[in-house]
Amino acid sequence: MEHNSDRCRSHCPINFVLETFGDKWTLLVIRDLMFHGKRHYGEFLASDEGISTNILADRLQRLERDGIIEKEVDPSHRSKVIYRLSPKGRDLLPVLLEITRWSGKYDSKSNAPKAFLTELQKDRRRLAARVLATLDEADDR
Amino acid sequence: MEHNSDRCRSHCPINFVLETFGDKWTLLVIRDLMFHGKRHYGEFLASDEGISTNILADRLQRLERDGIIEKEVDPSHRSKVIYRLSPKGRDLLPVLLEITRWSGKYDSKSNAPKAFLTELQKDRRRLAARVLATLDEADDR
DNA sequence: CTGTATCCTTAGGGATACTG
DNA sequence: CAGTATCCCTAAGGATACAG
Repeated sequence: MEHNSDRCRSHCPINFVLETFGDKWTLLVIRDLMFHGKRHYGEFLASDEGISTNILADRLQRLERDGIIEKEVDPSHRSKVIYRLSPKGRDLLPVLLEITRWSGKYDSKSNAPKAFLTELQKDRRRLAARVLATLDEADDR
Repeated sequence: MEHNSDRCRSHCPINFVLETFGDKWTLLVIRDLMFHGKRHYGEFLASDEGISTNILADRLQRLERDGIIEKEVDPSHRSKVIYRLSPKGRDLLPVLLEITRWSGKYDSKSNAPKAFLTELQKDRRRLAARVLATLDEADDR
């Protein structure tokens, strides 16, 4: 799986993520997968920011193409699809955590749970481990 | 200085950074300030990705408005302007470092210096301290 | 050298109807 | 429920000329 194989403006690592996440929606899908336990199309659609269905479909396709998420048909209910983060996608966790830390510090209206921010500052590794454990657990079901 | 005071889609911390950096250009300016020692309009303009002058002017304004960069007229050469990161802007360093780590891992064509990536993995704090020291040094001049 | 101003094009995205 | 398909529109952005 080749990510961004062609047509990128440069080979700078910062630019690399911009080619994938440089829009207003993609990262929200990752957030929902990572922190909110969402797995189904309709759940993403229901997020606060109100993504529209065509945009969501497009982002899910791109993310799958770039190897960041994986798709699977729900074994119990057919006609339900499950999305989950690939290892490459899970490896974005430190990025999202640093973003959360920065926002928590400078956004006066942030709704991030205090406990989360405190632990983030105190013991980032432990927090990261717990988030990843949650994902593993969900996968086992 | 109030960042994103109105009109944000939600108060989620991930969404907060998207309101500021959710486009293809803003983060490149930060990168240039943080890692490439750029300080002048013309230097940003000359970056590999080829930002156009109206977009650059717009991004510089927004970043200043959001308290992420600061502007100053060059004391030696008048009619030269110096941009620098504010503390709030410098505090984005951990975010950029995690982005660099992730990209370095998954972008086969990344041009990030090997030494940088190795140190990033080995001793992130030391690396961060060095980058910040460079910024301080530049400020003293 | 540091921007503004203008013009123009395109891609991103909202709304909504529809399909398996 | 999980998407496609369409229509339409606006904002983002390229090119370029010009001004202080």
